[in-house]
Amino acid sequence: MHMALASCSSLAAADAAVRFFPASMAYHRHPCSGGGGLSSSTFFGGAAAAFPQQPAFGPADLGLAAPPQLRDAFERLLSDEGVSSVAVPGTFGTTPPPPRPPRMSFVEQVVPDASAYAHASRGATAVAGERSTTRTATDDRIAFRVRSEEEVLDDGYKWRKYGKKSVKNSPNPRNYYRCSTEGCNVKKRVERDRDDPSYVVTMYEGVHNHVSPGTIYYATQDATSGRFFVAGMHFGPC
DNA sequence: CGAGTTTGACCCGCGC
DNA sequence: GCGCGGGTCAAACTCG
Repeated sequence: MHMALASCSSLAAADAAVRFFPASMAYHRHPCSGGGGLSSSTFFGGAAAAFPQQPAFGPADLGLAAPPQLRDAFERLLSDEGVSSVAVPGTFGTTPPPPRPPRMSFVEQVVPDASAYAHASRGATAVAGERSTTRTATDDRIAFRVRSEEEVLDDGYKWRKYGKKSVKNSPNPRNYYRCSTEGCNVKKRVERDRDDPSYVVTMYEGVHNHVSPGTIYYATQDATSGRFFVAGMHFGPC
């Protein structure tokens, strides 16, 4: 049983594997926008903690139930050997992926608890930014640091900037983005690291209620558990 | 002309 | 209660 969840044409499975993450968890640039870079293994734990509500497709599913080909793609992507021209045999066909720009970044820290984010931040408002919700400070929130020349990392989702603010004790402004998909309330805050401007500190808040606009996910249901897991993905043109 | 960005003003929570 | 600081709003602006 396969379900196509969104439409787009094919691309590298490696890209697919990376861009699989829901709330923008992949940190190499899509070929259409240039750049590259990836995460560490702790990344998965952080992602799982940050997206507990992911119903059928999530990092946990990928790590535990994804087919070997997909896991292999992740292994390659996560290794320090870089990600250029990753060819993943099997499920995803034989078309070689397009040349990938130089590896750009890696995640140094994944912080499910946003309170660890933004060392300059002070007080609950600074961290949570909650005015009208009753969520706890750690719900659906994840922060991490990525070395990147680009401030905004392409994660497959479409973001709309709604604010920019200079932060106390930091020479770098903080930018505020909202997922531009209608009905999706996911937000992210992006700022350069105060101590090392070559790093970008990103904090995601919320869970996307839709899949990445440029991705097809093929889901397979496990007969025993009834859970869905990712069996394959494709990407379309930008 | 529509979509996205910029930016100053405003709102709200927290600490003193 | 007041001031500070972060987060959001919304009008003006830019760009394709």
